[in-house]
Amino acid sequence: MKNAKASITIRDVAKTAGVSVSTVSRVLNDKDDVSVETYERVQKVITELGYTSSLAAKSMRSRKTNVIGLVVPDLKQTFCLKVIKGVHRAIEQLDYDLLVYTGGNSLAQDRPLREQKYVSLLNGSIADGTIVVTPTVETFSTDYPLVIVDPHLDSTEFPAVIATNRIGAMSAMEYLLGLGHRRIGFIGGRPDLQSAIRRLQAYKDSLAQANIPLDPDLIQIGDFTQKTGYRCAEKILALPTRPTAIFAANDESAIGAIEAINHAGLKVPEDISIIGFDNIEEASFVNGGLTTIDQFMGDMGYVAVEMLVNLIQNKPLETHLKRMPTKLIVRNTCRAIKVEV
Amino acid sequence: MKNAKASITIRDVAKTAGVSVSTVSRVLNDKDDVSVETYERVQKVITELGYTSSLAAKSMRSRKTNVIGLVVPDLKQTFCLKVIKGVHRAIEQLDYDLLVYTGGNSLAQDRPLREQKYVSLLNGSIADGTIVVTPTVETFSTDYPLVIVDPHLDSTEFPAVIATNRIGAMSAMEYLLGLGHRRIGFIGGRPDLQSAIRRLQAYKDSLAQANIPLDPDLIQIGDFTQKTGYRCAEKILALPTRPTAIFAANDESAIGAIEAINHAGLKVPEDISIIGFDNIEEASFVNGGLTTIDQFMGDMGYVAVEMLVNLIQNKPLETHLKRMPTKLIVRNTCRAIKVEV
DNA sequence: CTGTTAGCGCCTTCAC
DNA sequence: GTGAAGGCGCTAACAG
Repeated sequence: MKNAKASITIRDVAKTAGVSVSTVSRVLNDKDDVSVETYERVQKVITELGYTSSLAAKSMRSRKTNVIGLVVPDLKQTFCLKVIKGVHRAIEQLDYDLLVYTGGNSLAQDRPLREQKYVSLLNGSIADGTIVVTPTVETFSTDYPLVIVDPHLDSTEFPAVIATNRIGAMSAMEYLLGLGHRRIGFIGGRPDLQSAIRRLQAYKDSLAQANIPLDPDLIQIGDFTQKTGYRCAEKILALPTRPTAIFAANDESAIGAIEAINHAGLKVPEDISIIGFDNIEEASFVNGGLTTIDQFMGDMGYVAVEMLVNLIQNKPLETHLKRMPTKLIVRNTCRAIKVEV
Repeated sequence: MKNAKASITIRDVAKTAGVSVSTVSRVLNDKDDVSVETYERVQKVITELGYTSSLAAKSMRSRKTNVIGLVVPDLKQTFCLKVIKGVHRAIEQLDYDLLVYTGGNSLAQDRPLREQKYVSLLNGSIADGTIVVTPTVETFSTDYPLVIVDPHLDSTEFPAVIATNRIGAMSAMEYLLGLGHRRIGFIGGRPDLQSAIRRLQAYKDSLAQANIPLDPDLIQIGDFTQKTGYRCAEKILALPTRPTAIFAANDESAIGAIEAINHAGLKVPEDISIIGFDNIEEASFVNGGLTTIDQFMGDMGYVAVEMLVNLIQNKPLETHLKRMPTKLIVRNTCRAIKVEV
């Protein structure tokens, strides 16, 4: 633009070191054939000038940046944050760098476009590979490594990491059923994600297994946020015969539901039991501890990186779809009810 | 590497559309002088081929990427998260894109290096400007716009956003003093940050104003984390005469302190009053609600973006150092004590 | 309106 | 061991 002094380039380094550009490039990339003497002189100039090579230029030339891209829908959702942390942990250990793109309002109309845009922006250009978390689109057009965490319902094209949603949800229902609950509400999440669908299906199947007829009114679908959790719970509470328990497909919905229940003058777990899914941090605070299913979100991020790095290095993948374990965490939002015959 | 088909470039588009590369570039950048006919033909080819321009190449050539960089130390600290959210909100409205770099273990030895590395990596190369949150270094070598949120103690070179830490901390102390507390402990934060230093100074000054002699043993310095909050509180509790209140320089330390207090068999606020700083989300849950000072972290991020964009657009800055308001939030972790004469 | 010509900053042959 | 030349994908003059 107008920045006269601009940033200093490889050429400035070359000039002040009295060598050619290519020599500087060599020391930059730790090539073998540079005399120790020259090497040190150049290094000295580099630090003196505070030179850093331009990521843009480098990645353009050498198809290898050592950075991994991460596209997340939102920074508000704890799920994403936890995944990011896991990704981060892996990145550090594997000595890659991480660039996160977060695509604005997760509910925005143009979200699919932005997702695609950012994948193409990062992938192959500035990043060697990209991880996408809970995408709204089924597929991406990219020729570079891509791994999806909690994939879209119809997504099979790319390797993905997903929790054992079905098993986890079954164990939640089992727990509730074991406590004597028979009329159980369900608050679902984004119906475009495999995770949400599988949890819902598990809810239905558990009921069927227990010979409890399905009441469609008991199923309310939100979008995994606290707000819709609240709304869904309101609807469920307004039913002629209230359920004795609610299974929320994630903790944020569960927290919203608890709010709604309290707001209605009821108490958890005295009047209604609540179980969530995710085991986010807040879960241990809310209402004396939210009973939930841990899905080890951090590990999902970690594993996603492992897979991606394998892809980048052209190594074979163990599995195309990696399933992560889940575990019931019993706290204080569920209680047994006496079963009436 | 080996990707034979590689990604498709502007030249592929040009070739299949039967025009020159520059024409494609023109439609890409919505230049005026392209015939509607050509424009549409090229657009068609672009979508057909699924072409996306390489960020790397573009940014290299045109010193303008429309992306803003954000360098945060950590994703574990709520402070950072809140700032990010604010940044995000601003970014959306201003129609920029956001690339976040998060520098691994915030306690790592090489953190200063990584900070600098990422600033140079992003700034001027792939980002038009960068925001750095709670840096460990005083300065950065960059010729492009940079704004700091909660700057390092000695940092004055770059524009910055900071809370009215002194005023906020004074009001916390005022509140405690007003409740009759005379022996007040202090848990400090990272001594390299202006925010931490100012809160500590306010603690000392308040005491002086109230004619209460300073007891150095009552001051313990941590690093703004829950863990050190716990440790610092332990030390304070082990004192011969225990304080009746503790002012923790941020909420995470305060939460750690509460844990330590509970662990020691004492209760908050019955035995000891606690006040924090930040008003993070968890604050409203912990111990029935943590009394704290809100520093509107989200707004700090928002304002930082505004400043940065002004810088990018070469507009004058209102102030070099923007001070954000703070506000006392009274909840349930402080109580009045009877003053003995 | 559109093609041609120069590079941006860097890396990579290929000579010397 | 080191320099010169060429080109990555793209944009910005300059011609026509």
